[in-house]
Amino acid sequence: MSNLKIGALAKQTGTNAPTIRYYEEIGLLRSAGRQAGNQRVYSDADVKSLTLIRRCREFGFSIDQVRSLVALVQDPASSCLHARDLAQEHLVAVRAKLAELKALERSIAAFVASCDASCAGGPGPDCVILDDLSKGRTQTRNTSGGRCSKTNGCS
Amino acid sequence: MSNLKIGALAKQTGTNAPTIRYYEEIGLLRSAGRQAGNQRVYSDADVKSLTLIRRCREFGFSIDQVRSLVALVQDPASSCLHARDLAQEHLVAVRAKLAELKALERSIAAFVASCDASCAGGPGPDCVILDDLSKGRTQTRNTSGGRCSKTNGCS
DNA sequence: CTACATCCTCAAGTAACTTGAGGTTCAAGC
DNA sequence: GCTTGAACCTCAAGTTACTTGAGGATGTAG
Repeated sequence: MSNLKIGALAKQTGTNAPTIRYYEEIGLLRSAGRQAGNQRVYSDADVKSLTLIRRCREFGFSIDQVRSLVALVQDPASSCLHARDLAQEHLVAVRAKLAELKALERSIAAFVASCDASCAGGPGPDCVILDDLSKGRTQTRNTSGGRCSKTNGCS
Repeated sequence: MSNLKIGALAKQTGTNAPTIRYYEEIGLLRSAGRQAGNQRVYSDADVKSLTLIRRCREFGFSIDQVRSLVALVQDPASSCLHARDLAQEHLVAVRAKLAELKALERSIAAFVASCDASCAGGPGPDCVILDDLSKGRTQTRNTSGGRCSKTNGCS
C-alpha cells in the first residue's frame, strides 16, 4: 500500500493530476483518502483501477462504458456471466477497431514507401496519398467484421 | 462526378450531415457548391476527401493534424518529401496505437476465456479482469490524443 | 397538389477534459 | 526556526469536436 500522492499516481498511470481529480468528481475513481494537510493519498489498488480506466479510455470506450465495467469489477453482487458478456461486447468493438487501424497503417505505410521510391524531393500534390487513403470504406460502421477485398482499398 | 446531396455523401462516408456542414464551416472540407434551391452538391472528390478525413479522425488524429494532411495533399506547392515526413509521423503514432490495442484485445479475450472456463454463473467480482487489464502499461503515451464521441466509432 | 422526407441556418447543448487564478502545504536547505 | 520553491488544494471558465433542436424552405412520390 505505497501511499502515493496525486503526482506520483499521475506519473505511474500516465494520467495528469487534474484528470484524476475529475475522475474522482464524476465518481469514476473512488474518493481518495486525505492526509493531515488535506492532500489526497492513493494505494496500489488505485493504481490498478486508474490504469484500467486509462487503457479503456484510450481506446475509445466512453466514460459510461468504463464506469459500468469498473462497477461490475467492484460490485460483489454482480454475476461473472454478466461481466463476461460486457467484456465480450468490448472485445468485438476492439477487434473492429483493430481491423480498421491495420488498414490505416497499411495505407500510410504504402504511401511513405511510394514516396521514398518515386517522388523524392519532387513536387508532391499528385502523390497517391488521397487515392491510397480514401478508397472505399468497409460499408457500415463496422462493428461486425468488416471485410477486406483487393478492390476496396483495404489491402 | 455523381452530384450527391448531403444525405448521400453522409451515407457513403459514414458521417452525419451536421458533421459535414461543421467540417465545411471550419474549413476542413471545401465549401460545397449549391443547387438552385440552395442545397449543397458534392462530387466524387468530396467523397474521397471526406473518407480520408473520417479515417484519420476515427483514429485519434486531431482536426488540426488532419487539416495539415489535407492541406499538403491539396496544395500544389508542397513538396512530396514534406508530405512523406508528415505521413511517417502519423505512421509511428498509428503503430504505437496498434500495439496498445493488441494488448487490450489480448487482455479482454483472456478474461472472456477464463470466464467461460471457470466462473460460469458464479459470483464474479474476483474475476481476474482487473488484474489482467491493469498490468503495467507499455510506456507509449498517447501521441495522438484520441478522444471519444458518439460518432467516432467508440462504441 | 399535397404530404412527407430532406434540406437550410442559427443557437444552444454535451462530453471529457484542460487551463488559470488564488491560495495552502510540504520538503529541503540555510 | 525560517524561507523558498515545488506540489497540492478548490473553483470557475475555456476548449475541442461534435450533437441536438427550433423554425422554416425545398424536392419528390403518389
